[in-house]
Amino acid sequence: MAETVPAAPAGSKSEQAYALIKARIVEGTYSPGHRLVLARIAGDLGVSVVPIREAIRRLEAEGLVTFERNIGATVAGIDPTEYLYTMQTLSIVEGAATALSSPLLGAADITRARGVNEEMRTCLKDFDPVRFTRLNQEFHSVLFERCPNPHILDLVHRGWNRLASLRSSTFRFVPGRATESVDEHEALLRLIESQAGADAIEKAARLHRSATLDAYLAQSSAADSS
Amino acid sequence: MAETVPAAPAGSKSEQAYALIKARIVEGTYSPGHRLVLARIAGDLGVSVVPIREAIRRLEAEGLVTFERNIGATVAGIDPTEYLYTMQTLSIVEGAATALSSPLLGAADITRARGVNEEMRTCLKDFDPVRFTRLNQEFHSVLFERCPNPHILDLVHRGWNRLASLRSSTFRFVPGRATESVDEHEALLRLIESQAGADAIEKAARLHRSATLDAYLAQSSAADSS
DNA sequence: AAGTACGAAATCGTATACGAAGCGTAGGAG
DNA sequence: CTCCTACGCTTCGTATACGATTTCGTACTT
Repeated sequence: MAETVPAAPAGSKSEQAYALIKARIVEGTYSPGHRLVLARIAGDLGVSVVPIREAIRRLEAEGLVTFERNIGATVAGIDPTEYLYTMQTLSIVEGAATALSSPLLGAADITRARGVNEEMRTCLKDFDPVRFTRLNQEFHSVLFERCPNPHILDLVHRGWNRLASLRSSTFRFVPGRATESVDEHEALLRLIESQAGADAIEKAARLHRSATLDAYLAQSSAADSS
Repeated sequence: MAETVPAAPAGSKSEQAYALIKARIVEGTYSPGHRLVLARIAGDLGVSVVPIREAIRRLEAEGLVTFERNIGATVAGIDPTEYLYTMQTLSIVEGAATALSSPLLGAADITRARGVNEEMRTCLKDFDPVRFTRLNQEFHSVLFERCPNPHILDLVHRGWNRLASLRSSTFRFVPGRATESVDEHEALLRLIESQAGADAIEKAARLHRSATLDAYLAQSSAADSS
């Protein structure tokens, strides 16, 4: 036998704690604003607070949690301003990642992306924001995941993670954007298939995301003044 | 009196440790590959290892140190591949930051940047790579520091920090690039003064950095084949 | 002479313990 | 009735202690 304990997920407890807390944030178990009490989490995991503290520090540096001295950690909420900044940043790094990734995409990748996009299209009737958002992430993942620069890829992942806590929010908030989004996806695929220049692909990918942001902002300000 | 202890630099010891280690890495006291022994640092600071561990975790998440389980932390070196990735990432985020910042730059900022650039020009004779690199950072800081998106700004800072450990290396390695660099700076300033579009400024800023990277790569491969 | 196995030293990983700082509540004074 | 103060509870911050893991040196075997 390899292990005394059947399930030893990761090496160190600090590592496990990191993975667990991050997962819970991304998946929504810990929603924004949720207070992360060290002793509580330590108890849940059956470990002491020390590894938990280290995990929290890492998450803090990644921007997933905020931490105040002598106060504690809370899941980083995303107020509208934060959302704006995060989306803008993501538009830039994801645009770059997609452009760098595009020459490395094979026919199979394009087919897969197109399949996902078709699924999104069928999803438009009896609209399910959560499912739509999941598919949306999958679609874009196919396009940028082959980016050869690991730093940029990491930044893209972090951006998506930050938005993950919002889950579905954007498309729930601006459902009208979903249709346009699907169309833009197809256009983006054609651009990549035609071996368009990196500049063109980057710009298209960036604008695609900016457009979602703009739709959100328009909706938001309309709601304000209503 | 406000404080019992005259000098209480920062709030928590973990914070102090973070600041100190980061400073030592950036300033070069801890050079790449340097092993960061927890007990040693703890002794230096007169604290226990726990706050040190937290500081290291944060630095790890920022990419300034690498950490291996049961082995320890070392200052993240930058091998040529890492350098390439970091510069490419920086070209993208700094380009974006500069473009976003440019509309907010006042005449005073432009004047200051131009002054720094002139200093760089005089620095070309009896070339001092360290000083030149410092001025180079100052020049670019003026241009991107007003970027209203704190996330992007943070990414730019992190990129510069990662490169800081190399200190001077690039321009020492490719001194010929320094002259071009100064000229491109002036061109960039004119572009900003003329209220050029964000696209043009972003592209110029990005290419400016890419060109440095390319010069490095050319030099590097030439050295290999010699 | 080279390779391997054993053991000691160094270092990391985590638990426990205790002190310090915030936060809420209850009680009294104005 | 309201505001201020004092107490106690919760939670964080750090030190210390001990077990676990790796590394390196040395001696022994082939």
